[in-house]
Amino acid sequence: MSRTRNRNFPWWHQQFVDNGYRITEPRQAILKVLNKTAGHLSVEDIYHQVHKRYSNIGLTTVYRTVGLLENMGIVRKLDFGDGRARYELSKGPQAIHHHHLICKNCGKVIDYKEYLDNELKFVNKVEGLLEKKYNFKIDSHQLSFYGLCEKCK
Amino acid sequence: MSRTRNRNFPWWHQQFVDNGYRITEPRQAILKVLNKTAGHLSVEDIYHQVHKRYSNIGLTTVYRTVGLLENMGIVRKLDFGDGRARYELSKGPQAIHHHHLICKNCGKVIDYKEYLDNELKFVNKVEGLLEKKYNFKIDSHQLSFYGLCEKCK
DNA sequence: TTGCTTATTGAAAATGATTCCCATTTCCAA
DNA sequence: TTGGAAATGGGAATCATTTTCAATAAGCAA
Ligand SMILES: [Mn+2]
Ligand SMILES: [Mn+2]
Ligand SMILES: [Zn+2]
Ligand SMILES: [Zn+2]
Repeated sequence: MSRTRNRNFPWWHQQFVDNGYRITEPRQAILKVLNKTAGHLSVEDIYHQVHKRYSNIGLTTVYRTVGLLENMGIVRKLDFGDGRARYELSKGPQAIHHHHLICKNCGKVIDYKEYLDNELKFVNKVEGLLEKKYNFKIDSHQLSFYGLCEKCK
Repeated sequence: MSRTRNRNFPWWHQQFVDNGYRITEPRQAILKVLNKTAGHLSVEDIYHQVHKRYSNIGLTTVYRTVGLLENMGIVRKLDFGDGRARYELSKGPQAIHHHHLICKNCGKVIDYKEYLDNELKFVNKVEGLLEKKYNFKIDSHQLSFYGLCEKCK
C-alpha cells in the first residue's frame, strides 16, 4: 500500500483547481449537500443541512459559496417568487436537464423532462439565430410554464 | 355635443370592473406609465415616472398596484438578478409576445421575437403534454437565454 | 346629487433576505 | 514547514418589499 493520497476526487474538484479556488471544508460540505439533496434549496436549506455536521460553518459562507458555484456554472439560481433564491445543480452526475412547471397559486414546482429531443432541436435553432443576430455567446437557457396545479385550479 | 361621459375606456378598464376593483387615480396613472414606457420597469422606475405628475402617489401604492396587475395577468414580473423585481405589460395593444436574452456579466437584456411560429408549435405541444400528465391548467410560459453579450464576451 | 360603506391609499415602521466589514483562520505553493 | 493571499464567520448594514393603521375617496343606493 502506498501512502499516495486518494485521487478519487469529486467531479467538481478539477474545476476548482482550474479556477484557482481553494478546496475548503465549507465548500466541500456545501457541495456534498447539493449533490445529496434533491430539489430546489434555499440558502437557508443548505445552511441547515450543512449545519448538522459542521455547526461552525456560517450562513455568510453559504451565500458566498453558492454565488461562487453559480459563476462557475455548477449551480443554477432560480426564482420561484417566494422571496428567496433557490439553487439546483446544473452540472455533475446528478444534474439532469429539465424545466419547471409552477403553480401560481400555491407555488408548487414540478421538474419535467418531457420533449427533450424536440426541445433540443428548437432551442438549438433559436440559440444559433440569436447568437448571430445579437452577437451573444449563449451558454444556457431556462423555460418555465406557469398555471394552476391540480389542487388549485 | 352631449354631456355623455367618454366611453372610450382604456383596454384594461373592463377587467377592473369585472373583478370589482375600483378605478382610482393612482391605478390609472400607473397603467398609463406602463403603457407609455417601454422596457422592464422596476417599482421605483414606475414610482418616479408617476411622481412627475402625481407627486402624492406613494411607493407602497405602486407596489400594491403592480401586484394586483400581476394577479390580473396584465403585467408580468421578471427577475433579471439585479435584486429588484421588474415588470412589463403582458396584455394590451403594446404587449408583444417575446422572450429574453440576458448577459450574465453586465445584465443587458434583449427582447427578442424570433422564431415565433416554431416556438408556438413547440410550446403548444409541451403545454398539452404537461397539462395532461400533471393535471395543470397552464396559462403562460417564459423562456430565457443566458450568455455573454457582444461587449462582455 | 348626497351619503354610506368599504376598498384604497400613504407614511412610517417592520421585516427579512442578502451583502458588507474586518479580525481571524486556513489553504497551499514554494 | 511557512508566508501570504484567500476564505471564513459573526455581527452590523443594506435595501427591497410588506405590514400597520388612520385618513381618504370610489361607487352604489337612495
Ligand atoms: Mn428543477
Ligand atoms: Mn421583455
Ligand atoms: Zn397549486
Ligand atoms: Zn454584457
